[in-house]
Amino acid sequence: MLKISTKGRYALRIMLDLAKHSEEGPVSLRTVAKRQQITLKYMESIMSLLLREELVISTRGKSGGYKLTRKVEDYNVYEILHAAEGNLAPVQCLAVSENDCPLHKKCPTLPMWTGLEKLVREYLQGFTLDMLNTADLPSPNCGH
Amino acid sequence: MLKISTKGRYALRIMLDLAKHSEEGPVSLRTVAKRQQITLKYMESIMSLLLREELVISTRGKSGGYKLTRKVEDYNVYEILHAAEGNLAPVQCLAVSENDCPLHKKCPTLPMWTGLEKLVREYLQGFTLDMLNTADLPSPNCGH
DNA sequence: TGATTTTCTGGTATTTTTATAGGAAATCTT
DNA sequence: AAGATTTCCTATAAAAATACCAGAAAATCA
Repeated sequence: MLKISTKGRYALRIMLDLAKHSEEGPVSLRTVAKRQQITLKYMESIMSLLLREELVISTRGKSGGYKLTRKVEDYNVYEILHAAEGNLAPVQCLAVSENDCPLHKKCPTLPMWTGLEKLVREYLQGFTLDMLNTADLPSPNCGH
Repeated sequence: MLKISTKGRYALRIMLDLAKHSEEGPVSLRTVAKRQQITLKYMESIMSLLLREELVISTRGKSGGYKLTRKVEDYNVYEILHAAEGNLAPVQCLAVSENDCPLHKKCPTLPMWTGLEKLVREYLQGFTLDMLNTADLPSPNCGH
């Protein structure tokens, strides 16, 4: 139903938290979990997705944790949600790499969906992490 | 994941089919089901949603069926999807009638979600049934 | 009266989402 | 070297959403 799942919303909150606290060394998930009220185990599974896309870098062991790989102004919301949730296309046949729908050339709604995907993508790409963090949320926040 | 469910896509296809064929009297679901390759029973449950919002009108009995209540140019895609899928807000706290999130005034992402909802809504409101039908799809179509 | 079609109730199967559990591997600190 | 901490990996379970089916009642027309 055009919903963002918790996985995506949590990923965004985690990234915002890291952006706030990762200047002086890696941040452990345990401290993020406390601030954000997300269970440690669920966060771990989300981190693997962010790690795979190289949005964060990790160091194991004591006093280890996660750090951002770029400057906060170089992340946009779209790529974070995309990393966490996979493809954001509103209908399936936009998501597949090769358009295997045999009737896509005559499909009356395809241009509409294509336009919607573009609209959403470009809108979310317009928000960077530091833009959001200037709003200065109290942690933990409401779940967005 | 920002997906439109089959319920919404089917509702749109059904409305497009009705728009095409309902000039000369009511259209039975059986004929729509044949053309659109959707099971009769699933369509019935979708029709009850469209009926509740008075997007269509029904007549029972022999040679009964469904008809549009308005002219084709007076339907937009948003209201059809909304009727079929319920609220299209990307995050839950936009969907509730009264904003019960205690921190919504300090939530750093809320304005972004509000803007996204508005963007999507206005985009989909810009498409009317007759705009889509001029593309003249072969029925059944690909599933969009 | 009989045929057809919507409508209603309720149920089931499948998939996706969300979350948890346990332990292995790596790294730091002492 | 030992212990503590933290990421990482695999598996599983609970919950919710989605998709679909069955059967019968009600309405309508011929």
